[in-house]
Amino acid sequence: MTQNDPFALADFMPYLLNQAAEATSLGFQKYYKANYGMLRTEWRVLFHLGRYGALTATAICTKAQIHKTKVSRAVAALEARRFLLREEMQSDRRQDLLSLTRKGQAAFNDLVAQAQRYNETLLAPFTAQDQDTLRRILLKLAQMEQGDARGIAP
Amino acid sequence: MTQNDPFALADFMPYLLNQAAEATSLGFQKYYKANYGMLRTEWRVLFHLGRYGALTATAICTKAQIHKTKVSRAVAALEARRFLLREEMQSDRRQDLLSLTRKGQAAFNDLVAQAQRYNETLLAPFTAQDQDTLRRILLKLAQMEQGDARGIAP
DNA sequence: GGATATTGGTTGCTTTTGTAACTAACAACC
DNA sequence: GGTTGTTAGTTACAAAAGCAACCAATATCC
Repeated sequence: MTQNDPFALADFMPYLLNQAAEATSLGFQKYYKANYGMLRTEWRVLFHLGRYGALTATAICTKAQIHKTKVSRAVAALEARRFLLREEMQSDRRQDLLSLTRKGQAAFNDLVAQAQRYNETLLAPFTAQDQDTLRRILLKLAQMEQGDARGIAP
Repeated sequence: MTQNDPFALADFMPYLLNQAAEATSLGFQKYYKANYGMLRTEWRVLFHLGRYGALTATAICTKAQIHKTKVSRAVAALEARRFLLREEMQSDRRQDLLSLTRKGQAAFNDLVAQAQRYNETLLAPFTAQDQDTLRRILLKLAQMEQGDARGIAP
């Protein structure tokens, strides 16, 4: 922000980041919503299972930084629609091991391919160096000390 | 993303942007929530009135890129708590001209000062050049063609 | 000037999220 | 081996967002 300009929302990072996040999320969101009836959390859970193999709900919470109630609901929804399978662990019967069904795998493959394509079009207007700068800064901002939110915000 | 790496969510801009947006929003959100009991939309509406003077609801929608139902509710909430005043326009009785009360002005002043301070601490870790790059890219991403969302998404 | 369309804004209903309390299984301690 | 504390995950309830229908004032068209 320039020194004597009045403060504009476009100078305020939380606002700018939100606007950019919303604008860029829309295109892809439409895709998984229209084609698989998924919500964002469901897509993320599916993604983690596809990318990292079978996981427990808690493992997804940690990896994906999503609160357990959101994961719980996303898992229930994905299970109901046969995208994933739940298997009680014999070592600890509180935990369920979650893994994708064939249908889930297929959805994952398609969605990841789509996500990659979409990502490329998003980044295409910028130089490789700009892209690196962007990624580096965003990662740092994302990992910021989260105030007094212990753990992950719901 | 490097050529042969499997696709990770950290490479996916919508995800990264959302994470950064959420992380950076938290700190400030706690402030206006704790001190003024405001929601994000309310803070944004207040901001626009403080920054640009009296406006109609539609003007706020346009400037702030917020859907009219959200603005309508935010205005009602801010009015109920005497942060703003509503005055029917004689030129077009459908429209109300909204302006901050003294209390609203005071809140605006405090919140803007706070926002500026907060913003500075967020950006402090990065060089001026990085900050410029970031702002430039975010603005461009935020103004992206919004798919088939005509107007502003609710 | 009366029918029709448009615009500004609100309201009702549904879906999604936030928050807290809760259950069940396991762990630790005595 | 029973009490106490944790942990995994679910559920119930409240707050908020999304969406569509709606009302009232104005503009348009004949």
